[in-house]
Amino acid sequence: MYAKVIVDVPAKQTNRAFDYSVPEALRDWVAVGSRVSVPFGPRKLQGFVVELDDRSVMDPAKVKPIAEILDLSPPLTPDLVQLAHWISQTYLCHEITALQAMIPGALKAKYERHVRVKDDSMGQERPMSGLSGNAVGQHSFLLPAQQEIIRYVAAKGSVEIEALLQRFNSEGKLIKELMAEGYLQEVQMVKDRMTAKKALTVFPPDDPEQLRAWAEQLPSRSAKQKEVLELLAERPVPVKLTDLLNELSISAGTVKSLVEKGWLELREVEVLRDPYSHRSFQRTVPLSLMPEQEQVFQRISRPVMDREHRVFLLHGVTGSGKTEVYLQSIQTCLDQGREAIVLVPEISLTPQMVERFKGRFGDQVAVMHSRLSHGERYDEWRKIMQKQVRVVIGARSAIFAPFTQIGLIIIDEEHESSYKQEESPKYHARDVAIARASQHDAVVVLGSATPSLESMYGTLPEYKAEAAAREDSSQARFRSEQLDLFGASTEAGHPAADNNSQARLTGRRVPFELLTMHNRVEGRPLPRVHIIDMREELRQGNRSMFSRDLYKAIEDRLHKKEQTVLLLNRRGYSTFVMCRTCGYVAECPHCDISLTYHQSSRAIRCHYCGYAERELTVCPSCSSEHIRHFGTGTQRVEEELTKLFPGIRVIRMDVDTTTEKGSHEKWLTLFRNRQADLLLGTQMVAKGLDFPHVTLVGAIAADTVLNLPDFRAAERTFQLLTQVAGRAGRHELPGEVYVQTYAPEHYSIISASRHDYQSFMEKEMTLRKFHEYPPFHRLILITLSHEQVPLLMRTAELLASRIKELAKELQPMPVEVLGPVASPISRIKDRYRFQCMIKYRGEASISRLVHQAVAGFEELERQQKLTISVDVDPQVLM
DNA sequence: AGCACGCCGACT
DNA sequence: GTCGGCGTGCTC
Repeated sequence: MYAKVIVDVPAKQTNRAFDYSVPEALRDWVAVGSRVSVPFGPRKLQGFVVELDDRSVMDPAKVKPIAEILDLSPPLTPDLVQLAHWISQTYLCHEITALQAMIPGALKAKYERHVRVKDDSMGQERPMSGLSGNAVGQHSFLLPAQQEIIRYVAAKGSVEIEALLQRFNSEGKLIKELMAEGYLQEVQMVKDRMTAKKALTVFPPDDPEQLRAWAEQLPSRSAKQKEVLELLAERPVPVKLTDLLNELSISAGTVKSLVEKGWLELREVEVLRDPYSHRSFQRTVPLSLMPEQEQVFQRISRPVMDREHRVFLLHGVTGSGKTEVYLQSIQTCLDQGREAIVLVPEISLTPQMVERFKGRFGDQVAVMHSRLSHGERYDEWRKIMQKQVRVVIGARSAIFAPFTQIGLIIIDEEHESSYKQEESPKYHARDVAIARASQHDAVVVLGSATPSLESMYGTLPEYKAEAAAREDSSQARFRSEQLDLFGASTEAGHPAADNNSQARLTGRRVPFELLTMHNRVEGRPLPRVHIIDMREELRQGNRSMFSRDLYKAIEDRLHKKEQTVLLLNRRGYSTFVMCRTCGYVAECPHCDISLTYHQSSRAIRCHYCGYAERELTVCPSCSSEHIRHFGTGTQRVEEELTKLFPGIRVIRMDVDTTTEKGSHEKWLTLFRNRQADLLLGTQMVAKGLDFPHVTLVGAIAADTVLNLPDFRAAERTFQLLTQVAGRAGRHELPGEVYVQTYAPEHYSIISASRHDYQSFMEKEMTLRKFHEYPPFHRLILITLSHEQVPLLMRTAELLASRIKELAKELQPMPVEVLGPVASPISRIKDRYRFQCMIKYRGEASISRLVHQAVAGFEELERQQKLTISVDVDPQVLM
């Protein structure tokens, strides 16, 4: 038997499967998805089995055996292995990178290089194995220091090379000699970073009657020991030592003496850490649904029951009760004996959200988010592996939960940009979810109050027509796209092993079905939104950051003891620092960006690289003292608030106040308990929060996002305002929203103020189409960065022309290569940045072409420390 | 990624 | 004449 293995080296030349033989002893263990240790050149590497085969497809003389299997059961399912291949093709990354992203960090291989004394079975000349003083004595040609090293290593069995060099740090050369001459031998080990947590566990004997007999034997002064025996006789199951001690309030000594008598056994047993074990969750029952919810629920649950792959876009206004629909749909899925994945943006993975799911499904739920420790995350993942849970709620990467029977995947707040991973593999969880669902014939629900244009596009007749027209050719073409990107392998990918699994990724997309919920639960009205023209305020002589109306509103809430949420999408104190005499602006010496003043630390700092220096009192350029802080950040608003409203209790939430673990939660709890009057923050306060006493929401500068050089600026502004407006008046008290802006006539702001998604979407669609932007056209952004501009420019030009050249062969397909030009932020951390934009219409093979072009530069990247990053814009893939 | 093999400059 | 620079290629 032979296995195809992807090895743990993310490089162009190793981005293919290597063949290994499966030793007899491992035959029952090695499966598609197994993590193995394999010899690779002179060393050992971790790898993933992606295919099993009865005959070798390559030169049998070269094939080596798999050295070791690293897990008891494969950490990846066959469908995940196939999905990894799809991801590597779609998002242009090495296959190992995609595979690696699917398992918890705890299982990432750690390579340890150890040395040990060579046990030379035939080498009588060097009988070092049973190292006696005598044996060392025979080698009088070894220096005393060398003999000492050998003795040290022999005593320890094996020593990590780094540790040995540290211990004998002046003798590095001698160690090398010993290794070269074969006295010491290097051994490679592939190890996990994490081991399962163990707990001492007490094991009673098989026969509980025996315990009673022993209990009788005990003298009366051993009452505690007797208690233990009686308890175990009553309940003859293994019990954690700590639990036992707590339960009977006894000390470990009591148990120890029983163990010493040989009556009980104490062993270490793996346990799972449960980050939520200390919390009890109030069980909830399904609520009765509103007619609209009921209708949507029916639409979703029917295909779940019929095991049909469908994608629904659920557009539900804030407060329309989407979560209850999710919960009941999941129940339907579980009733089918299948599993469900729920993705939520990291930021809204708050205890409230977890509570709702735990409350409904109890310990059937695993939770995955970045605030968990390495070990906790590993344990949650193992719960899935061991089939202890059937629902996963988590951020982006939870889409890779190793379930085998997925029936439903829900993506809440589907428009959130955090579903796109910034590092390689730069996947978008929405697209991966649809791909994974198609493997399982599962249903996808994309939920949002402000669906992304991409997802909306999927519901349009235009998309359906395009998809239908493409159907035949795309099927055929996709199959050919499964070929190895680099042309290195002649075999067609690895069609993921077992052909009887339903897994088959065609890459073809079904049209999305739009579901709408217009009404809020219990018919609460949406809050009234006032747009405030800040230019008018200025004309009226108000130069403060608060309009008169917003000021009055805040004052009013303070009187009424109601709460306020203020949004400002900018942290720090001011945006930039300028000398009014000469116009000097403080800039980061490492990045092409101005420095932001931070009041608390009296420093100016760079939000890109963290560079900081002391605040300016004198202009470094002209020595003038007329330094002024321009623009407004959260810190400044906080300062202003305490000045204007003496005694006001403000909570400020931004990256600066929430880096500490658990601080996010802490602030929100404080606010919920009404220990503050006003919550001020960046976009993190806009999402998913639900506080009954908030009746006022203010956006201090609604157009900060609008002015960014991004074709999605209007969409993001609309989303942000809609989200933040949804924070007000969610309960009995009616809400009110103030939006301050310098662009009051902008359609994104007007539509948001009218809660009118439809008209915003239509307008934006028209504009996107006209300007040839997504979702009508697709974009791939290639960013190159390097310390030196000339090399950077040369390479960028070369890459652009290479892409053009390759694109020519695809004529008459319209592919535009824009650039190269300097990136909007032309330097970050001392590295200059250039970019190239590829624009084209629905043709998935372009990404492959770009990858091909980029792959040609990998050598250069390695040698010159040049980086090329490729971002496939989130898109509706067909 | 590592590591070996291989072809051209300053040195015992 | 050699030691050593890192350019090119391979790893089942």
